[in-house]
Amino acid sequence: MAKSRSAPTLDDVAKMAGVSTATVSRCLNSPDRVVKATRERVQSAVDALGYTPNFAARVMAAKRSFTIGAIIPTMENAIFARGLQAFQEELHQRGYTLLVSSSAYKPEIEEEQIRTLIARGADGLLLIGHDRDPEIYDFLDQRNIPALVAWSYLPDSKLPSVGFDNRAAMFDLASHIIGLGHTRIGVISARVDGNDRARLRVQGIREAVADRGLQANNLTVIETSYEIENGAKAFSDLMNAATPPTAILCGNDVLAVGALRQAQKMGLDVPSDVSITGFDDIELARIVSPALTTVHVPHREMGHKAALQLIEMVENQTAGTGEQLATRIVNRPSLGKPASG
Amino acid sequence: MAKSRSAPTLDDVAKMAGVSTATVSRCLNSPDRVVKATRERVQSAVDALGYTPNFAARVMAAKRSFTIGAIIPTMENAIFARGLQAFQEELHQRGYTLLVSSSAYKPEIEEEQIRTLIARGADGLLLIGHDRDPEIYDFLDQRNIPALVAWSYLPDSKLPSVGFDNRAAMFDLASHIIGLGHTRIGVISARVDGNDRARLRVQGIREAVADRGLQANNLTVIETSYEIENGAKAFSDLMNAATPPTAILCGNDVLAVGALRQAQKMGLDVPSDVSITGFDDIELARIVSPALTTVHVPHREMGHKAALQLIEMVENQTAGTGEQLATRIVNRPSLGKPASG
DNA sequence: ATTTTTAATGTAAGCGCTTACAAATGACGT
DNA sequence: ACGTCATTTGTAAGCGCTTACATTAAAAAT
Repeated sequence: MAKSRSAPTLDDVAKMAGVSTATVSRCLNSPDRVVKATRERVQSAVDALGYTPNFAARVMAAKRSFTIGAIIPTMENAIFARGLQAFQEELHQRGYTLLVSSSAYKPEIEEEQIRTLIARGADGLLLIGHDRDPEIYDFLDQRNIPALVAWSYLPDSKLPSVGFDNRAAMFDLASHIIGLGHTRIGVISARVDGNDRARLRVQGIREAVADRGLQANNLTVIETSYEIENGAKAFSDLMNAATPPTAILCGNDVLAVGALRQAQKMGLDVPSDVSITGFDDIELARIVSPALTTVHVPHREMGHKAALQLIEMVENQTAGTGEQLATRIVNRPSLGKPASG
Repeated sequence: MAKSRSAPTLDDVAKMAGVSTATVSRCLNSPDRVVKATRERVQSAVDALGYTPNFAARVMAAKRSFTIGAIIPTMENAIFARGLQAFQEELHQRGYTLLVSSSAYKPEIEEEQIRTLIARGADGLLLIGHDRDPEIYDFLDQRNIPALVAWSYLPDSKLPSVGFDNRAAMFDLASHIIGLGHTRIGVISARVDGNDRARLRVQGIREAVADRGLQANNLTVIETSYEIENGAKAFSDLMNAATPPTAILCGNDVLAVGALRQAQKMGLDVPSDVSITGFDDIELARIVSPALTTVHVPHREMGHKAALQLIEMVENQTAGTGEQLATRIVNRPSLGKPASG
C-alpha cells in the first residue's frame, strides 16, 4: 500500500514561497490584494506542492462553505433528476458544490437531512414543496439559513419558491378535458399527504369540475404511490366500476404510463375507449404510444433559476422573491373526445 | 428578518451541563466511556439547546468526515440515478453522507471534481468506469484516498471495481443475435473515447462477429452521443446504406429507443424488417412497443454493493476486492430472426 | 528632503471540535 | 490502614485556515 503523504498545507506553501500564510490565503481568495510578483511566487509553490485548500478548515475560519444542500424525494424520478442536474450545473458555474440527500418522501427523514446538511455548513438549502412541520421553518429561521422551495410556486408561503402553480395547471387541463365533452372523470393521484404538489393538482381538478357544473359524484379519485404498477392497478379499479370514467387524469406521467399499459392489457383503446393524461412531460410521455397528453413543466429552467435565486439569497442576505414559471398543456393522442355522446 | 442566533457550540452544552467539553464530546462519540448520570445531564443540555455538532470542526479535529463523494457522468440518465439512489441509501444507513458531482462526460471536469471532493474531506470516492488520466490514480494513491469504480468490472485495474463485464455481456448478446441468423450487423454506440464501458461493449460485438466467422465488413459501427434523437439519426443512416443491417445493436436503451422510433417513422416493422436491441434494461425498455430485447444490469444491487465495499475500504483501510455482478439477456419482441434467408 | 497617504505583507487570535495525557475518584486486595 | 489498578473526568494542544490589526515599504504630496 502506498505511503500516505498527508496533504500539503497553507503553511507548506507559505514556507516554500517565503511569505506568510496570510499572503498565501490572500493570493487564493482575493488575488488583487497581492502584488503580481508575490502572487506568481505563491502560485508556483502551490503548483509544485499540488496544494489544495482544506475545505473544513476554510469553512470553519470563513464561516462560509460554498455548499448548497438539496433534499429531494428521490433521485429515481426523472423530474427531480433533471431539475437537480440543471441546479447543480448552475451551482458549479458559480463555484458552489451540491450536497444531495433524498428523503424517500418521508417527512421525518427530510427533517433529519435538513439538520445534517446545516451541520455540514450548507450556506443554503433547496427543498421540494411547501408541506412540512412548522418547526422546521422556525429552525431555519433561527439559524438564519436561506432556503428556497422548488417544484411548487405559492405566493405567500413561509419560504420563497421557484416553480409553477400546480393547482392552476391541473385546473386548465381538467377544464380542457371537460370542454371536450367528458363527464365522468377518474383521477389517479400520488399520495397527497405531506405533498402539496399532489394535493393542489387534485384540488385543481375538483375546482374545474365544480366550475364546469359537473356533479362531484362524477369524479373518482384514487391515491397511490409513485410506481408504474400502481398506475396500472388504479386504472383497472377505475375501469371496473359500474360506470367507468371516460377520461382519466393522472397526477404524473409515470402513473399515466402505468394506466396506459393497463388499458392495452385490458384491450381498451386509448383514446377512443378512454382518454388518459399525465403531468410533467418527461421523455416517457413522448415515447409511449399513444403519446401522452400532459402538462409540460420546465424542469431545467426551474433548477437553473432556483440556483440563481438561492445564490442571490446566500450572497446578499436577501429574502428571495420567488418566481412563478409557466406550464403548458401538451396535446398528444392519448386524449380525445369521449365515445358516442 | 429573524435575528440570527448563532448555533450553540460544544462549549455551551458543557457549561450548561457543568462538565468539560471533552466529556460532552465523549457523550456524543463514545457514550460508553461516560457514566450514565453524566450522559443524561449532557443529553438534556443538548436537547435544551438544540445543539448540533459543527461538521467542519469535527472533520478538522477528527480527520474523518463520514462523507463519500461520487462523480457520475450525469444524473439525467436513469441508469446512474438508480444506482446512485441505492448507493446513497446504503450510505445513509451506515451514517455517511453523499457528495455528488456530475462531470458531463468530460474528463477534465471529472478531475477537477475529484480534487474538490477530496479537499472537502471525502473519506472515499465512487467513480464511474476505468478510463482516466493515470495522474489521477497517482494523486489518489498519494493522498491515500480509497476509491472504487462502478459500472464496469475489470479484474486487474488500478482501482477495485464493482460492476459487470461489459465486453462479455455484449459478446453474449451479439452471439445470440448472430445465432438467430443475422449476418449484417449495425451498431449504435455511445462515444467510446474515455469510456471503457462503451468501448468494451463494441469490442464484445466485434469479438462475437469474428468468433462466429462473419466478415468484418458485415459490421457497421456508428458512434454518437447520448440522446434519443441521435439514436434515431444513426438508425436512419444505417438503414439507408446499400445493404442495410438486419439487426442493430445499441450501446444503451436510450439509443435503442431512438432507433425504434425512427423505424416506426420510416415505416419499418420491428423485428420483421429489422431487429433492434438495447443495453441496461431501464424502465423505458419494457414500455416501448415492441418492448426491447436488452441486457439487464442490476443497478440497484451495484449501488448497494459499491457502498458496502467502499465503506469497508474506508473503515478498515483495506484495498477492496471488487465484485463482478452478473448481467442477463432479457428477450423481448424487438429481436427476431432475420427476414427471408 | 520630509511628511502624509496608500498599498503590501506579516502577526496572531480564533473558528468548534477531538484526543493524548494528567488528575481525581473509587474499588479492591493485602 | 495502605497501595494498586481501573474508571471517569478534566486540561489543553492542536487540526488548517481566515482576517482584524499591526507593521513595513512604496508612492504621492508638500
